[in-house]
Parts: sequence; structure tokens; C-alpha cells
Amino acid sequence: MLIMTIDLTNLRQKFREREYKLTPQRQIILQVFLDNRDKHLSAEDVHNIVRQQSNDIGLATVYRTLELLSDLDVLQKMDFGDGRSRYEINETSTPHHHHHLICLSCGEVREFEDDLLEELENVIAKKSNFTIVDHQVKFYGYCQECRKQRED
Amino acid sequence: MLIMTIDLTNLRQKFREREYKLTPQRQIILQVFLDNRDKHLSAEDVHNIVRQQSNDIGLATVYRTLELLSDLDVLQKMDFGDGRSRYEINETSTPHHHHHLICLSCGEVREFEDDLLEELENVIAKKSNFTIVDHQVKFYGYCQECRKQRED
DNA sequence: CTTAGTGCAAAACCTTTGCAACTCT
DNA sequence: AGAGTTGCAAAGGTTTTGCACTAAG
Repeated sequence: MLIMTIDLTNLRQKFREREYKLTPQRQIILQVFLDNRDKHLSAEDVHNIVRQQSNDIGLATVYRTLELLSDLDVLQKMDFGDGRSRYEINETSTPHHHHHLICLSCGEVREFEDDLLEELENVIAKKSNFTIVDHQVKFYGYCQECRKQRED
Repeated sequence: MLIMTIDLTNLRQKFREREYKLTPQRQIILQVFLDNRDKHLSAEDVHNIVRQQSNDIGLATVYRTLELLSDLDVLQKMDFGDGRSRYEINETSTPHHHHHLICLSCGEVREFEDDLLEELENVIAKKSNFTIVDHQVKFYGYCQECRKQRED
């Protein structure tokens, strides 16, 4: 499997192809995701991080950039049921490589690397006449720590 | 596997246990889901259906009831990325039996019956030290009809 | 009766949009 | 220079909340 890491050079190329402009705002926002690879950031999270770095960017621009980067498959938009969209960087060129484990007690969202779903995808595509290009899987349960607390 | 269909008798019992009141509004809203087992209704959908039956219920009450029924596991709350929560009835006592196929072109959401994920769940639970109690799977792709249109 | 539930309108949120000013290429 | 981008404030859409009134148990 070809692993393709997204970086600035890479992005510059993607932007040139589509005649988008690589503004400082867009670079800064991408950098936030590069610096927070394991997090699932909301628009507001991104806005706050940028402000902490004394690089203020309008919230509307954050939203517009998140949408743009999602369209370019640089980011992946997701929903964990907390009333806002969250985004994370799409590390590789082939989609769907990790799932999310969501703790029903503390709300922690952990990632889990795995691709045992390829086979399932094929079965479903065949049976249902759907051409599947991606999937999102969320597992709900209880993390180790919450389990310990419950035992007390 | 024990199949448990949700009906009014059933709900009455659940409500008694928790000392909730079984109001006409709540009964009507449950009935909407019983009459639309294959749909994924939003709060507004439910509100409209109820109004069509000349049984007006305040939208706030619809929201409060949807939350209540979700807490009771009578409904399952889900998100298909269209900016509103959608709900469907939880047919059986054991969770997770169908997945959703979401067409990226027309937005259609279709259900797919399957439980090949049990095994995957066990693998992940073991590796990650998470006690998994449920999962949600969404497959993104293109339905047969949109595929045909693309070929034209 | 008593406590929970309802309806309404207002508020709270998150997200999108219109527009004038600005800036990459 | 010119098309795309930004920032701001306003608007949009969904969901939640305060409160007086009502009704289920």
C-alpha cells in the first residue's frame, strides 16, 4: 500500500491543479492539522488554536477552508454526535484505514488501525448493487478506565 | 437470537419502570416510527407527519420525545451528514444488524442487513481493551441509478 | 393532588452567506 | 489586473430552554 503523507508541497500542487490560491490562512490551518494528527478538531478548536498562536483568522474562513480541504480529500469530515462537525487529516491516499472507538461513559474518541472491512465491503457491494468507495465505522463501548471506575 | 419487537405494550412497561408518563404525544410519536420502519426520520419529518394526521404536537415536545426514546433504546439516533439528526426504531433487543449505504450522488440512504461485523468487533475489543457494546457503519458510494446516469 | 410533561416563544448554537476590501498568481 | 479569498456582521437552520399551564398516575 502506498502511503502518501500530506504536507505543504503536496498541498501546493493540489491547489495549483485546481487553481485555488494558497493563502497564509490556508497554510496555517493545514499546519494545525499536521501538528494535531491524532485529534478530531472542530471548526472552533481550529479557530482557538490559531488564535493561541497569535494568528487570528476569521471563523468564516476556518469553515470555508475546512470545507475546501475536505473536498480535496486532505481532511475527512466526521460526526461524533456532539453537535458539531469534526475533522482529521487524511494520512494516506487509499481511504478508510482506521475506525473510532467512542466511550459511552467519558466520551473519549480513540482510533483503531485496521482494515478487516475490505472483505465485508466487497460482499455488500455485490449483494446490494452499490459501488462502495469509502466507509466510516464507529464502535461504542467503554474504555478501560471507565470500566475500572464502574467496578469501584 | 431473540427478536424483540417494540410496541405500545412494551413501551408502557418501559415507562412504568422508570416512572415516565405515557402521554398521547409520546404514543403518537412512537406510532409514527412504527408506521415508518424503513425510514430515517428527522424531528421535522416527525412533526410534519403528525401534523398531517391532524394531531399537532409542539416541535419542542417532538425533540424531547426523540431524546427520551433514544435514551430508552427504543429509537436510535444517527447522523448522515445533512445537518440534522435522524432517528429510526430499534427493532431488536440485540443491537447492530444493519448498516447504511449512503449514495454520494443523490444522497439516498439504504439499509443493508448483515452482521459480519461480530468477528471484527471481537478482534478490536481484544486488541484495544475496549468493551464494545454497539457499532455504527456507514458505507459511502454510488447507487445503481446514479451509476447509470453517470454513464450517459 | 403532585410531579412530570406540554406548548410557545425566545435563546443558544453551529454553520452559511452577502458584500466590500484585499491579495495571491 | 483580475479572479479568488478574507473578515465582518447578518442571516439561516437545528436544537434547547424558561416558564406558565395542563394532565397523567
